[in-house]
Amino acid sequence: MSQLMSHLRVRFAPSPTGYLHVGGARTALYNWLYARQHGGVFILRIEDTDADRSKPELETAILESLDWLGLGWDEGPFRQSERLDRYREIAADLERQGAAYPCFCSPETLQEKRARAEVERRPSKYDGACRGLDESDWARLKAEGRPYALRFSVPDEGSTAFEDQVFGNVELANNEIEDFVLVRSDGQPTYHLGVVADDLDMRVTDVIRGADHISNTPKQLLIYRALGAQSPRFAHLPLILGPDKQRLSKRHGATSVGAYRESGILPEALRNFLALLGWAPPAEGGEPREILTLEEMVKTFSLAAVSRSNAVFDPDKLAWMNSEYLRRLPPERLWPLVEGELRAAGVWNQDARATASPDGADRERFQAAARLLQSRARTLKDFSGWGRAFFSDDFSHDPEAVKKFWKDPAVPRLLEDLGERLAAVEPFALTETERVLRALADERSVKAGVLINATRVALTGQAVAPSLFEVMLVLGRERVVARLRRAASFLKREVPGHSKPMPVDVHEV
RNA sequence: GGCGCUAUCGUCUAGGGGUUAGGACGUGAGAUUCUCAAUCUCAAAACCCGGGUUCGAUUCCCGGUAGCGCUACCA
Repeated sequence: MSQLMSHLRVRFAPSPTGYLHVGGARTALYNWLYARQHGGVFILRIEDTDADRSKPELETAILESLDWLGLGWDEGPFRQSERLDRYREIAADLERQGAAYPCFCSPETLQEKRARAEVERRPSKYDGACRGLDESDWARLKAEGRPYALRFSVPDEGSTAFEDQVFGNVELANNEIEDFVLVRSDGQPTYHLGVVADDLDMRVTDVIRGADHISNTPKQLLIYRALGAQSPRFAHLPLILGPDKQRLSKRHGATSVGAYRESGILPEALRNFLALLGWAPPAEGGEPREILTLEEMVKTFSLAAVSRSNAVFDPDKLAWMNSEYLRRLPPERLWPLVEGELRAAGVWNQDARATASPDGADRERFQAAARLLQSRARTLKDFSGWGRAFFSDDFSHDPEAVKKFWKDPAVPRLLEDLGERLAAVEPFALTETERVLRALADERSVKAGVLINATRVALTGQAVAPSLFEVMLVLGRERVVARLRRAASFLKREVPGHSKPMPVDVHEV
């Protein structure tokens, strides 16, 4: 049994005509899970037979995205562009045995016929003009040097069926299939020839790919049959749709894995989210669980449990899942990620050598700040966004926050006095700072909340931040006092009556 | 147009001939509080329509409708 299972071979075969999008990523993930589950081999193949649209840098980007997602491959990457001779060999075989024939129709002619069929509301299937020619015509036209494509000769009768691991039995009448092209007139193989040849040569046992290929499968089956070869098993995956239920595309915003990476999504979160798009783990008694480790996915994944209907990509749920993963991140993983984000966003100098990572007390403060923000961050971006003031003195004050929490005329004086008292409090710790603040509020007969909120704005520039005394601890006495003083002096000078709080950047004062 | 596939809350899904049709995201309300997030409690929210089979269909079958896919010398 396990002997047999270890022969399982799957592949992911992206085309380097675009970045790795979330649909492709999910296909790769399912292939990967299936391979791991069965102790099989995961092959990576680059389908670059469309020379015009394929770009080497896109191939690199795809590899990077897979790597980032943690979906390593066991063999490859193989490139179809490096196997052209092999495809021609197989094509020649097919032609020799009469399963394929040369077609001399010009693209223009074909286009016209198709257009006419459309107008007359007939199926626009290739009419088989060149199939009707006889051997001598083919030879003569070839000798004349007329360019030709090689077409597969699809049987007129019967039907082609297969048992899809996800969709079940799928059947298509052969007369619905046109004589499709195997080799273009420039000698390049088409997708159909390429996949079959590769899956055969690479001894692929299970083809797991997008459902957009389901209608193509009979064509490929016909090629296998003509070659006298056994076809692999097929499993088609429902498509991923945008919120408008249209196939996900650029106009839906971010669709590439790279874009999510850049927007601060964790690979494990995207992976988990994608796994659940079209698949749910078995209920196994208790409450269904959604946060799954890779091991759990490998253990419980099954093609039979994959949904047959398309799924809408919900960015909100991805964001939620990301926050779950962010929260669970162990500190040693969190810190470098945050550091990377701060550099990428320019909060810290981009050049790592120019500004070395903070050390000593600063290092500790950085680590504490990152952990403090960890539980309320939704993406890595939040650390450089609303969390900016925790990592840099160069931050601005949110006008809304200022308006809301600095409007009380007592604020400037309160902030100033608080600054002075905090400068002297010993030790500078949670209970002591809180005691000092509450005592001050008491003396001046203001609610502690008023002072707390005003102070939060002074220290972080935001109306929304973690618990104030935690914030103080993380920033350290020096910064806290400095920021309070600056805020107080700014307020007293610039907005005496507080009639119109201005958006301010305290550092420019 | 032809052919194929699909159809459970707004979204992802579980379930399955008899269930109060379950969970998650999101949404609303409340609790907590120092703002927000988190957390906790509660709430609203679904079996596309029509036939059949059956004692009984959301579940099985057929039809319709809708959506998606394919219909290229793209993949």
